[in-house]
Amino acid sequence: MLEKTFRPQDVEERLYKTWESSGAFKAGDPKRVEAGAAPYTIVIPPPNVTGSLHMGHALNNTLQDILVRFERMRGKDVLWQPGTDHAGIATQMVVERQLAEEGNIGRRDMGREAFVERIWKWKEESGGTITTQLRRLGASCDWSRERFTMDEGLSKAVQKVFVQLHKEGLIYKDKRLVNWDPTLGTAISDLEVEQKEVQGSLWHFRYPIEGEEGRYIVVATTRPETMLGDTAVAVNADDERYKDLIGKNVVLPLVGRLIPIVADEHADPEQGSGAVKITPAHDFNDFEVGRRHDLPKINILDAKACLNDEVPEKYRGMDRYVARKAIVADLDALGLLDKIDDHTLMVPYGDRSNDVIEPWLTDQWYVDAPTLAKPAIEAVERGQTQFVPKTWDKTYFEWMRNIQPWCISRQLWWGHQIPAWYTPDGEIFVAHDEEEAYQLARAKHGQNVELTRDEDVLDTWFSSGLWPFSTLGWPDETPELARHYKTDVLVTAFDIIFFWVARMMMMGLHFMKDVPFHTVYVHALVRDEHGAKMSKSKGNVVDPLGLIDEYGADALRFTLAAMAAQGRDVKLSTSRVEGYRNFGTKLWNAARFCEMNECVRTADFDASKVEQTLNQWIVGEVQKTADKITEEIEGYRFNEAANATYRFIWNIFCDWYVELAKPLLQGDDEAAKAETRATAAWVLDQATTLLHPFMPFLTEELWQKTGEVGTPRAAMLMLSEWPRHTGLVDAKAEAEMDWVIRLITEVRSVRAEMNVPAGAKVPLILKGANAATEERLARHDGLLCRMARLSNISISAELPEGSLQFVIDEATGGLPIADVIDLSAEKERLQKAMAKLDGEIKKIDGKLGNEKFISKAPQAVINEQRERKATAEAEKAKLADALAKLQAAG
RNA sequence: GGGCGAUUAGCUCAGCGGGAGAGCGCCUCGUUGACAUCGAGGAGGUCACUGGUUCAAUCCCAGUAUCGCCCA
Repeated sequence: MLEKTFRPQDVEERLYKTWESSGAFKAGDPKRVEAGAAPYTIVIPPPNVTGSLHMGHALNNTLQDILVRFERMRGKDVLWQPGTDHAGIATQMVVERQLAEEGNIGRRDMGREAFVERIWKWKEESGGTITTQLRRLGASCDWSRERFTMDEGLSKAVQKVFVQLHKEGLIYKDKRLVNWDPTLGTAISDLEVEQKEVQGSLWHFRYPIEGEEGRYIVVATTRPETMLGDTAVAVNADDERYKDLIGKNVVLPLVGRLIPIVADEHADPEQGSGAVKITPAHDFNDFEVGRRHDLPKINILDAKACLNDEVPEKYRGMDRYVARKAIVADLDALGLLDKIDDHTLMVPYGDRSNDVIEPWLTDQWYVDAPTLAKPAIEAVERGQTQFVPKTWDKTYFEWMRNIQPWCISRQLWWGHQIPAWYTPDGEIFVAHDEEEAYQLARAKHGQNVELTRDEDVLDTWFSSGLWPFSTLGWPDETPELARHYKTDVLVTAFDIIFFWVARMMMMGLHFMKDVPFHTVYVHALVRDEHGAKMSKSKGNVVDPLGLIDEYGADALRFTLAAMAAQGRDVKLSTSRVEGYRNFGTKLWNAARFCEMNECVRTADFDASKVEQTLNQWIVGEVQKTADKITEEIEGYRFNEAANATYRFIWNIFCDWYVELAKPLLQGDDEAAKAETRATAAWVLDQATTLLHPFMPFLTEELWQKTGEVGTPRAAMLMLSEWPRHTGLVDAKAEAEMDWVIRLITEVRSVRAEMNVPAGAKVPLILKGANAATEERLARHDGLLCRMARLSNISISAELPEGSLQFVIDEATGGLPIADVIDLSAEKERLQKAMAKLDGEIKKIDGKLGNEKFISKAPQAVINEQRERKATAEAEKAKLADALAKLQAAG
């Protein structure tokens, strides 16, 4: 006997272990492959090894798991490739913090080797958090193939890619401005910089013009300290105020350097004073101005954002903000401070350190992204890779067409160390390993040369960009690579299109000569129930594990799927999760009902051969639902698929089929009873199967429990066959059951509205029923009496006085309860119903009376409107008749 | 400043050219052996606003307002 409710806590872990240990998650099952199963492949967006499961992961992986379980049940050879990335900065920060907490020596004192060893140790102990959490969600990844971006194989891939791209001139070293994080002491990518609005000041300084005593040009700046690195002042060529100054010099205050006044479009006459100071080494715009005018670039900051030896002695070693104050004060003292305005500006912050980022001039390695982007753009233009929903291709194109050289070096220790070696003279040898580097150097110089390896490591995204093929074994030509590349679909949130999708496209096309996936499904971001982005600082983070603990993984998964409408954010509310937990319970209890009524699966059951109308109807509903769910999952419309499943199980199977089956199951017709038992068991199986991708735990548990009797199960549910049917829809049965349901609903509605006591059994009399209705009535008499709480049903030419009346198709139904009837209430009810029909008739008349409608609308639409009008009028006439009788009586 | 999107029942959201939907909440009734994590019934909406296209607009187009997000 099943328990009254499904208890996720008791079964989730056990079932997951059963699945995993049975090898059901593994790709390449020999039986499937031999049977010619097509491969189906998804690579997981590798979560951060330091990460823990948040709602975004939960949504992302639920959707992947739905696809993967669905395809596996359809017989495909599924590989869901899991793993994590090494998250250079984040991981290094975690371990450094740990060292500090333990009062240990810092990484610098520890030395590189010991520190990296320490991180590996941390990874072994704590790096599995998120993969454990993914298991709790029910993710059916092939864990036997789990990969890590720092694995030996993946590292080999990284080296090969670096060396080859370098050879091809697509990786090069350059001195450019980078986003420098002074706290972390490394360059970071544009995408890791967050622009924040800050209230600051706009300082206006007077720069004296050379040779024109007492004449100044006023420049405005938000960053006074950078003035020590100024190498020009720019004005707009059209600005009348400054035209005569172009070509002259100013004497840079505090420094004394002569710097030119240049004409450049960057200077906006409307902004500030119209003249801007140019600091090419510390501002991205100024860098470009400097390039246009061939200005020197004077770097005045060190790696910690303190002033270096390029500035007057007084300021050397000062922190950037200390220097700012000092410089403003000094200029003020010299009478060169014109004014200070309040000013709102955008300031770049590092998303990891939350420190203000400095544009800083350094030597870094770059990937020639603009060149690699070209084929990646074309592939999407040609439709080799498609975005779903399509509109995201705009974002992709926008980014890819404006892509900048990608700075890939990071001044960290945790990551893939750049395979470049330097001679003492700074000559570079890029090689797969040290030995090869020495060979290259020897070959070039004819003798042994001392080499030192580049200290820096590569951006984490450099290795995750290779993920769709490095995880399959590349650069080795493995069978998995041949079979599973290109992969099928990448499932991701839009915020990662730039970070990751773009990079995989570029790398995949360059090294595999094919796109990494044919589809990119972009899902929404999960927000809190009011639509705010979840963030720790706002305190509105909903922990998916907490929800799993409380409601079970199935409920959470179903909620996420049901709310994952394309192109919308997911606003998660707990009441929704609770509702879907209840939904699971509902199916569970339907199974319990089946169990109690000995609805046992039979080996020879053939859904196309059932004879009871009720059973004919429900097997047709199964077919329609299975088709619908299949179609919706194929189209990545997870919410539609989830809702179709929900409606079938709750509103069709539980609300109606189970109820309507009761008389049969408890009746005396043994043949009908046997058929209904077998049908119910079959439908329950089908429902369980269709729900499995969404609620794997509850369904698998049910599958096991219901498998204890009847025909033995051939397989676990997760490896069972996905429903696919034809020929089960019977139009006659459909119409008949529709009528039964409507009749019951009508009676119930009238009873409730007119306060007929729920327990009272009343007779039903039908007037004007045609032969078909009489036939239906006869067939379902017991059923109707039970469901509508009727004492008996009869057919008559007239209804007794004082009947409650309603219309069902051609017939009028009457509940003769003259003794309890409230005449005025009944009149009111009938009048209300008539008024509603009147409204509808009027609306339809409006259309039908319109000549243009008749001449231009499709005939089918016109016919439909006519039919609707006729139906409404007929119903109204019957109600009018009822009302007249009532008035005559009362 | 550029781009994208949203505005539908009290709340959270589907729908998207011809009959306004769901879940939760609310009201009434109900423990009849699957289920109170339930059942039956019900109330509640000029589908943001203004124009336009169309025989027909919640749905398409333009504009307005409000609110998001991304990029500079």
